[in-house]
Amino acid sequence: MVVDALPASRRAATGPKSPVKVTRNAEASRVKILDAARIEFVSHGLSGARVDRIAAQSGVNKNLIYHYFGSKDALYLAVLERIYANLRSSQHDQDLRQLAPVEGMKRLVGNTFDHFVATPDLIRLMSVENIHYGAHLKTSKTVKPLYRGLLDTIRILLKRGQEEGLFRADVDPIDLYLSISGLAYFFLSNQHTLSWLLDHNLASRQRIAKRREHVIAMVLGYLTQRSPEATKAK
Amino acid sequence: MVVDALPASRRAATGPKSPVKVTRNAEASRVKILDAARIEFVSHGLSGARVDRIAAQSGVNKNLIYHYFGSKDALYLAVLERIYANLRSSQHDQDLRQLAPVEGMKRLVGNTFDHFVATPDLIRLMSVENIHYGAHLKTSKTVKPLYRGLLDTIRILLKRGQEEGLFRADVDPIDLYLSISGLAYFFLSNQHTLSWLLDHNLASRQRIAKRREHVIAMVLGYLTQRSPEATKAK
Amino acid sequence: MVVDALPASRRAATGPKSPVKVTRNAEASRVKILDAARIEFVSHGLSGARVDRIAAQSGVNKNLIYHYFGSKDALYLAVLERIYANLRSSQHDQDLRQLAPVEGMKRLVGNTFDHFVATPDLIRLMSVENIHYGAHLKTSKTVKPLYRGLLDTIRILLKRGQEEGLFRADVDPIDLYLSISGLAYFFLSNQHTLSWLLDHNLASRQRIAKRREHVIAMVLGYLTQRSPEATKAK
Amino acid sequence: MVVDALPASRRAATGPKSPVKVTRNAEASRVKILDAARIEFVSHGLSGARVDRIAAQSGVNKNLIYHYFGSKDALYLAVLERIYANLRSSQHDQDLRQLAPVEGMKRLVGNTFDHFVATPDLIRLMSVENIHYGAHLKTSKTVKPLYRGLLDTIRILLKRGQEEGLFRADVDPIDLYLSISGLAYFFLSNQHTLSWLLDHNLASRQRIAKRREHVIAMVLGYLTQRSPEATKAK
DNA sequence: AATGAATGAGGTTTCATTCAT
DNA sequence: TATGAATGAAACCTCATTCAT
Repeated sequence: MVVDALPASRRAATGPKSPVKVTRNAEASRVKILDAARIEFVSHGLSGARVDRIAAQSGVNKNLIYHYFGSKDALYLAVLERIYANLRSSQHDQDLRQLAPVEGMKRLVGNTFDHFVATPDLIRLMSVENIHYGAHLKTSKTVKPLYRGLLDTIRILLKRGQEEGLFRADVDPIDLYLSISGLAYFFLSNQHTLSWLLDHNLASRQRIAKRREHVIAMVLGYLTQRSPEATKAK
Repeated sequence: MVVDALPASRRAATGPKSPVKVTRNAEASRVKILDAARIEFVSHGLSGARVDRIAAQSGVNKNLIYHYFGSKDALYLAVLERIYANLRSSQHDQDLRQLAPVEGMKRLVGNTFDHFVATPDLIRLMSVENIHYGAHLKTSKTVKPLYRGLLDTIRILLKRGQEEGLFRADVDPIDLYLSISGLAYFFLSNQHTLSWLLDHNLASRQRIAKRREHVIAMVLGYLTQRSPEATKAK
Repeated sequence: MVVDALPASRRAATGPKSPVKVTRNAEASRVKILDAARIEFVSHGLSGARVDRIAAQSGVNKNLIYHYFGSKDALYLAVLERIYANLRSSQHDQDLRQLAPVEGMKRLVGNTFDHFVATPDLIRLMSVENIHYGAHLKTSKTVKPLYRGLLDTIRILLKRGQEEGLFRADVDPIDLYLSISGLAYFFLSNQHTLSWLLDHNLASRQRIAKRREHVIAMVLGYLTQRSPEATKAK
Repeated sequence: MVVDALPASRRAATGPKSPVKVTRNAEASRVKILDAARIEFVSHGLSGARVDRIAAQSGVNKNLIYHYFGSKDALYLAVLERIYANLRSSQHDQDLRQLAPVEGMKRLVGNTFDHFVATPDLIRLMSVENIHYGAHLKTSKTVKPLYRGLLDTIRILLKRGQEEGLFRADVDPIDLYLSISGLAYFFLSNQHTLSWLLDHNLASRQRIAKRREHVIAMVLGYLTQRSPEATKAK
């Protein structure tokens, strides 16, 4: 295997949220395992991840991982659910619904972009999961509900913008969501190959900031266009 | 491992297993191996791929794989180089340079989208390679040169469109390229998780066609916008 | 491979295979592995040794070998270090330093001879290691220090013998050491080919005893010679 | 595997000796194979030798090796027989029989030493063969007869020296032969480990010359000793 | 709750050898 | 005589997982 190029600065402290009657220590072990597992799955994918390394990194006995999570796959799913939960919880899109449409949409695009930038693990896990045809996510019961809200916010802003004559009329909210995400996602998820292929460092702070502007401009440019006929495909 | 969800439509080509026709033809064997390897790497990623399965699928002795390619990693790189070469050779962007800017750009976006749709393996391998930080691609000597031409085509069309007053002036060609690709890529690469999360089948023919329109509309909407000030971020 | 001619008297210790008593004792497992490995490396050399056979012979799981030793080469080195340590620890040369020079030297030669005879594995491993240009031994940190003492003993006895006018004056202690060892070593290390080539069984108890006398006689004959001029080469 | 330390200057030109009706080319191929095989077996031992490398080094097709020699083991035996034949043919011991006993014996010891030094491959193959318990040599029909002559020469010189009162009476010719060989052999066969263990380079020209003197002195010192009682073991 | 010891299945790779021409 | 293509068995090593305490 060729690579092992993950930034050394990992192992964050994710706050506990243990419910009632669990030994403090047990919950701490769970969290340590999850943190190490996230790093491992993010760095090496699902098949490339090693339970041994997760045990070593988290400082717990390997058996404890099986005690708590049952299997490598189940641990992976736990990591996946956790990171998706963070995604939604930090999107704060509810607050945007009352803003002016253009401003609200700019914020929405910017927030999405920023969250992707701030959480590279999320993008990598999304890639990993799609490499596996989404098979694990589909067994999750916690993730799906989270997606309602975001689309609703998009719909609300879109509708208001259209009513006020600011946005074009033929916009599909799902396509809009996919574009908002996709414009950021590809740039980030494929930065390693793209930087090399294009001879252009896409990872620098300035380059990322520039991309942010571009994405917002593209989404808003599209939405606020007056004469859509001109841009009809073919 | 939870799943093994590769489309059933793969195995066909090589024919049944028992009366394996020994080939005695080096080039043919190489190609059979490469074909089987592509399927395997695409279906399972690099770490998840099994040389045994590649040997079985291609109908050659396992050792022949090592004889021709040296290692699993080197075989993976060969597959990667091959699919990138196909990408560029089918982009036909040279032909677009002489079209009218709007028309040429529409075609460019459409072609890119179509090639991604027609070659799902390409997108998956790109994801796989980025999961590995692009480490293998960076060792390739054949892939990088392919990328010159495409960007040049974008630059040419962009410049002409700007000179004719059709396109906005502040467009970075690299950002434009990333957007053209990203709008298609995310929709396709993440279709498995997205279809499920959004309760919306993104894999159907019609849905894909609709996405194609949207992507073209978005890129052209952005390019042809008259008053960019209105869409400046924040 | 033509032959597999290892003395049948090896297998005994570990007992029968079927009802393998799982050990649950790390140190005991290590030792069982080392014992089996020694037999294997001694019988087949480094390249010819098989990890599978070592696992079977020692009654442990193959993986445990890698868990404890890391690789076949590292296991080989561990075996090598162990047998060299035994060599020195059993040479008891410190005790000889206070004997009369002739008597001490006779004992030293005899002891060396006896240890070689008692530990045929040592000679075979020395040969194996030299076939590999001593590459493994040179990575050892434990073996080299063992060699100090023996040479010192030789130097001490030699000096006393020379001062007392018993030994000739022109003796290089390193050459003397090499001769003491070489006279026994060749006879033992090459006994298989020599017995056959000379039509003369060199492996019998009596023959070995006779050789022992000869070696002592040769070393002492050389040391105690009065007129070395007569024997100057050419 | 750790090492690959063979001197680069190999591939000697061994003169052809083809009998009658064989294509020149065929015999040349045989010789090229044997030369490459010798280097390979000498460098890596029997188990460590690779047929592929022999084919590559000799520049012939791998299959030809099997065509001519049948198997790796048979090829090894051919190499072994060839080098043993060289040993005896170059010993020229017949000429020594008529010399004065002391002088003849000095020459015999020196010749043996020189031949070992000049043919390191011989020593290594002897070691290799003994690692394998001499199993291959024992199947040879050509080697054994070669050994008659040398022992006869030793017997003749020894007897004459004893009759003239120059040599001690209790010398076993086989032990004498073993000592003459062993004093040189160990020094050379184990030079890699010994040089390192003793912190003393045994491979230099001067060191080898010094050893040669020592070996002659030791053999002659032993043979010419007047009062063997003093050196009786124990 | 937690651990050190151990395992079995299977992974990639190697290698002597044979096939077909 | 000579070769390029291909093979099967087995080599070393890895890895998720379980045992026994």
